[in-house]
Amino acid sequence: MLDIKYIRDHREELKENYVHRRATADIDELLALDDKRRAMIAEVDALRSTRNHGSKGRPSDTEILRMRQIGEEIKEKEAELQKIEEKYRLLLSRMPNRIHPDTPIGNDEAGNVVVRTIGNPPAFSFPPKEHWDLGAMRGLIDTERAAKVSGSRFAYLKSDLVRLQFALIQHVLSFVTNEPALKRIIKKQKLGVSSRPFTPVIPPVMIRPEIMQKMARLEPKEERYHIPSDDLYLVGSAEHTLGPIHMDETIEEKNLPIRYLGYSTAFRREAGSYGKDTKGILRLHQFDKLEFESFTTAEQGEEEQNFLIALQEHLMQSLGIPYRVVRKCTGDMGAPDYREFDIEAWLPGQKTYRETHTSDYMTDYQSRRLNIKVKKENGQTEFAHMNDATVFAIGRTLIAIMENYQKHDGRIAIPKVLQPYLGKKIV
RNA sequence: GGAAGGAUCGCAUAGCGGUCUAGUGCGCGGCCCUGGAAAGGCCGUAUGUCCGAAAGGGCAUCGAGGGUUCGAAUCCCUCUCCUUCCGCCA
Repeated sequence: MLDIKYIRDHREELKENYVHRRATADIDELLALDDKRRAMIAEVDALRSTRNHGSKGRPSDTEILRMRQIGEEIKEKEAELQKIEEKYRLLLSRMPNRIHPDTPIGNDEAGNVVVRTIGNPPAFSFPPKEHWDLGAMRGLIDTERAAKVSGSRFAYLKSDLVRLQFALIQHVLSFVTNEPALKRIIKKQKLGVSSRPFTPVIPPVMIRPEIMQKMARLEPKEERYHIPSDDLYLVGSAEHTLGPIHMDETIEEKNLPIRYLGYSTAFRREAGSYGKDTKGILRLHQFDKLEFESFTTAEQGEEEQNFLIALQEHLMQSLGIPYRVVRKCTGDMGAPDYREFDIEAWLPGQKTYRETHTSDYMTDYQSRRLNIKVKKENGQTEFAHMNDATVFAIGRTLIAIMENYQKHDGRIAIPKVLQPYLGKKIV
């Protein structure tokens, strides 16, 4: 949610933003409603003030009669105000975040800009296979049986692929909790951020609708799994329950940044992608994911995102997977995002880059609704700035490893950093 | 799943329809006292919102939402969370 004062003061700038974002939000309507709302608040408050004074002590019978009338009037005005308030809140909550000035302008995916490409696609002396062929050949992925049991877009991951998943998790855990290693990255990239390590968290995978709403992640609802008997949603990412972890709290500035590494299963209905990526495990209803979530001051928010991206890239490089970093354009960004980058990994089987990571800097857009505040050293309070970024979408990372490290016979070499966890060089 | 109790200002507590503009203690900040400190004394110590250039003022908030009343922390209803006991259970 945006600050209404910001909207009042930046009306034209936001209008332009929303055109670029292809958002339908109507700022004029919102501000007209805001004027009406404020006038009504003044009226109601004045009436309440009269009643508060009139009802002091033991009023006379005539006073009581008069106060009763004022009470009626208050009730009417309150009802009217409530209607305005509801519409106002709905419109306000639909206003997308403002956009970082450097954001490329574009209508859709085609407007995204490749910032850098790292690593060279490996050369093969044979036609590289797609992961589903490799997975079937080596008994690592079974989507056929999963379809019988659970339907399409589910999979059994098996044997060494499972061990590879856990190796990957161990690799990440030991890295992001290792302060000297983080320090080296910060130094190398010349970043102005704290080296405080991440706290690993296994968060709940079910969430209340109102919290999901506050995270601005409930929509599109068709994308979410809902459990009607308990009115809970299954999370689509650890972000959904990590973001609200400090809801209604005020954090001392000296305790920032707060950094979490979340590990959870993510659930997605994939309602809008019928027929897309139906083979293999690229697009499943259920997959496991490691996720960064961090809370900072306003001043530190953008640099924190740079840090998270540096970590994403470091981890990709540690696996030796070729990738490119993409700056999302205005028309392709999520509504809560101020600045968004994706990482796309090279998949030799598909001979293309596919999205494996995203990094969202949301400024105070989420924290305003979640009511997460920072008490600054100078005593002032402000809303925390929040960053969220993929560490590894594990399924897609497994795909990238399988396809990039495949041998002519379908065996798969193991990236060096993972070998100690697996106890093997090839599977 | 059943039964009972609870949720008040950072923490602990008081509060049983008007004197609550929520008291007290602790904590925190300032000042006095002191050579300095402790103790003691005095003062201050929430958030949101609206009006205002500011000073300041209005309104709201005692877990959340609704209701009764001229008037609600206090009475009624619903919900959430916590505690204890019983049952079930990885």
